[in-house]
Amino acid sequence: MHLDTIDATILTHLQKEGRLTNAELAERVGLSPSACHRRVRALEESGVIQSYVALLDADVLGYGLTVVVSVTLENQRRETMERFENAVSDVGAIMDCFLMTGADDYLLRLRVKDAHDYERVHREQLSNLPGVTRLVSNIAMRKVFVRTELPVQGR
Amino acid sequence: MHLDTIDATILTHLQKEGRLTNAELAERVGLSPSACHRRVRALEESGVIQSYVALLDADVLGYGLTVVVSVTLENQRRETMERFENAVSDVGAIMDCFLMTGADDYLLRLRVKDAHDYERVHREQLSNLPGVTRLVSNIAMRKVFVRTELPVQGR
DNA sequence: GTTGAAACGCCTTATAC
DNA sequence: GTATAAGGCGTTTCAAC
Repeated sequence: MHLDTIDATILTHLQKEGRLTNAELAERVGLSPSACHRRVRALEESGVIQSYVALLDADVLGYGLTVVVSVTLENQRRETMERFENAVSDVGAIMDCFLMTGADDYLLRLRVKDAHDYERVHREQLSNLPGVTRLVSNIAMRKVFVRTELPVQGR
Repeated sequence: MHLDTIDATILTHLQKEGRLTNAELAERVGLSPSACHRRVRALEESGVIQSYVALLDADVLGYGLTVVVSVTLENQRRETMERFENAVSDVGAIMDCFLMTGADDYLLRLRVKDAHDYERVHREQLSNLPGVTRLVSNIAMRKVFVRTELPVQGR
């Protein structure tokens, strides 16, 4: 993937303001609207720009609690892992899931309303996940920050 | 925060397609364009909709490796924590940072290019963070999934 | 307080240079 | 990369429920 400085500037702006008009974006990066539009479309088609989304405030919506869960499976057979991975994506509270190196098999990050809500999710959904031997929950006391932008550098 | 079913539907759509035109959105939720527009603006002003952003593909950009780092501070004095938190937000590779309950003090999630890049970030940035006694790095072998949408329910 | 309709101005998009 | 033209959209204001 070859990005020049102008591409990087475009991405930096769109990562902060995804609804920038092409005219405004063109002015900020010092390009004509049509030239800017062509670059943006190329970035979209190459997959660098995956999608445009609205970010909601989890705290305002009442999903103020983050829980990180370490998962140990009963074994590391491919079938066990596949069954687990298929089931895990159906739990809406899980924001992300990684297959880890080290002591634990998977690491989940969940968004829930409060401790009581987490107890419910744990009981109704997590404890039913197939192939799981052990779940270790770590509750976040406070979100220091969460970033969605990636650092982009062009040349 | 009172959301009815239509608000929830609007949010669900905008979380997937943040650049939907108001006309298109209105049609999908079964409202007139002006009514829909008013609701969206209210959701923006109440802070439920935080921002609109472009999501970039970390893998395409070469940031394919996720590392989760557990941090232990030398003590839990407020001053120590504040100095750490201020410094941690300057490290661009850190995607999020939580103050945790349990054995570890902070949990960081990083995006880097590869193991070599992580070694550099660790040496140049993480090991210089103030007040840190211990850093335990856990490398993700594979991203199973990452979600940005929150579950929204109206009534 | 909420909805539907119309007019204006601006943006997006495509074509040509 | 720039310039131009056509179609579409958001915005605003109005009246009606």
